[in-house]
Amino acid sequence: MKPIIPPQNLTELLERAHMLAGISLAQIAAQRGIPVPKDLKRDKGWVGQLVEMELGATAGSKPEQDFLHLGVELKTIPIDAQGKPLETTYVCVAPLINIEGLTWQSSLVCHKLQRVLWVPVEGERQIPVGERRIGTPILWEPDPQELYLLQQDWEEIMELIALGQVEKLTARHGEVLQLRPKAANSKAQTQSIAEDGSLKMTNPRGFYLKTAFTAMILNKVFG
DNA sequence: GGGTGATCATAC
DNA sequence: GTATGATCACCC
Repeated sequence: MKPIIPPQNLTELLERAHMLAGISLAQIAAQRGIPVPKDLKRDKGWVGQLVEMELGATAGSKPEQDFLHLGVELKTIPIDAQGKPLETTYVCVAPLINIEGLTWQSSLVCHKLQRVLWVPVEGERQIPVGERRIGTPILWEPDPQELYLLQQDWEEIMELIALGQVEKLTARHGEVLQLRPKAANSKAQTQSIAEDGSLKMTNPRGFYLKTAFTAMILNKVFG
C-alpha cells in the first residue's frame, strides 16, 4: 500500500485527482483495505472521506480548507447519469452569534469557496456503492457573477440572523446559497440571537449550495 | 419527483 | 456541542 502524502503543489493534486477518473469506489477501497458499505444510510460521509484519503488531504476536523497549503477545498459531489448533482453541497456551519462586524470577505463561506476541487461521483442509489465511479475532477474558482450571487445570499441570510430572525429562515431563502439544519437531529441546540438582541437557543444551521448552482459549475466543463 | 428539513458516523 | 464528511426520507 503506497503511503498517502499530501500533494506538494496544485499540479500534483490535480494529477492525482485525474488519475481517479473512471475508477470505481470498490477499487480504491480495496487498495486501502477499507470495507465498502452496502449503502450510505449510516455512512453518509464515506465517499468523501475515501477520496480525501486517496488524495492525501489532511485529516482532521478543522474549519479550514482541506489543502490549506494549496488553498483548495475538496468536495465530492454525487451526480446522476446526466452529470447533474443529486444533492446540495454542504459548505460550513453558520455562525449565529458574535457576528457583529462579520463581512462576506471575512466569512468562512467566502474563504472555503475561493477554490474548490470538485470530484463528481456516480450517486444514484440503484448503483451499488462499490460500483460507483469517480468522474473528471473540476478545479473551480468562482467568477465575478458567482461571487456576487453568493455574497448577496450570504448577506441576506446573515442580516436576518443578526436581527434575531433565524427561526424565520428556511431553505427557500437565497438563490444559490441556502441555510438548513446541520446537527445530529432536530433536538440539538446552540445559541443564537433573539429578536431583542439577547441570546436564545435554536437548532444549529449550515450553509449549503443549491443543486442548480453546482450544476452550472459542473456544466462549465461538461459542455 | 424534487427540495426541505432531518439525520448518521466520528473525533475531540 | 462543534466540527468534519455528507445523504436520507418525508412532504408537498
